[in-house]
Amino acid sequence: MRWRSVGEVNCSVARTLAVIGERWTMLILREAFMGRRRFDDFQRNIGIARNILATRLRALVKDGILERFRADDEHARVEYRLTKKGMDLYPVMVAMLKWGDAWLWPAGEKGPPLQLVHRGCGAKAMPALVCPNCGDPVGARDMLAVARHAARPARRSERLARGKAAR
Amino acid sequence: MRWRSVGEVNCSVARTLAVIGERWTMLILREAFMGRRRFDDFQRNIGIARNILATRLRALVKDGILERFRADDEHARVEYRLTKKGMDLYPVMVAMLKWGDAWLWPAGEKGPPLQLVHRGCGAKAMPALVCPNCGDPVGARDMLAVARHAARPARRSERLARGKAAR
DNA sequence: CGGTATCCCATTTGATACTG
DNA sequence: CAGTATCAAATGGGATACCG
Repeated sequence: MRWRSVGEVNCSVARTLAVIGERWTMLILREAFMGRRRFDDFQRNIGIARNILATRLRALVKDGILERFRADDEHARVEYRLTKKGMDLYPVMVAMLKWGDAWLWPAGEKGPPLQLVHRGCGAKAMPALVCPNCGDPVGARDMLAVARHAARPARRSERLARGKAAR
Repeated sequence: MRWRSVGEVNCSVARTLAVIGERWTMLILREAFMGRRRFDDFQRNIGIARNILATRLRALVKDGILERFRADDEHARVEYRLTKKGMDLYPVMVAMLKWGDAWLWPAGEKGPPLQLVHRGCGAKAMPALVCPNCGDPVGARDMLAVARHAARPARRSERLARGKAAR
């Protein structure tokens, strides 16, 4: 498979990567979530080259993640704002932030610079991933992925038989 | 900033991207979370070129996300298994999966092929992001990011004054 | 301020073939 | 099975300058 066709694959992770998987994209979104809306702010805070930023912003607008507004009342200001679709990427951001906080700050260093606060209850804490039904926290081993369209999952013996037949 | 230095930046999102931000990496991890452990399985399921896969696997091992085992009892089998650090990337995966499910399947198409089931309670549902303190679901607008090392958050009036002083 | 236009260089990719 | 080796081609990046 070429990378170009990764967006047409039958998998939501692959499709998502086709949209936000490019190097700088999540950093642009980080800025957007931090409230930044302007071209030059993005450019300075990220340190990305201007032409590349322009390309990425165009792509994000095309993909419906950012919306471009021109506030033509004054100096031809342009703003990029997160759409609902863009806002919905927040869990991806937070998950990355949390993992980085947990694993990428060697003991010698000062520690992650950002602290999240829940506006609702005031708690200073990272959001957690839980089962929406029982509320228990979930990790990799707590969830099972099954094929949605399969009548029922195949048993090991059947899979083996199928493998033999294929040869 | 060159992309090469993105891992040394003072931001967990940037550092995380330096580790897992490469095109194919999350697809390799998708396979790993699905239980795949072998070179050729990765290669076939993802459709990645063999030399690239080899490079990525080496990087993931170096970064402590996968561990390489050689089961030398038989045919020199090699296995790549997720470490704890790797398992901890599950929320990133799920967040991408969930977003892709929600936004990247046009009405005409059949729908996402995967269904998650919580082993603990049997619920067929995607995990949700909640505040660990009050349990409420959180989205982008529910959380506030503050500087951890600041004495206290600056007020709007102070920020404005600072801005003026800088000019 | 919010971009384009250029131009060049570095990196990544991918196909294919080969090996122990 | 689990890679390496090779090499050509594509893409992406970055610096810089320019424009309305």
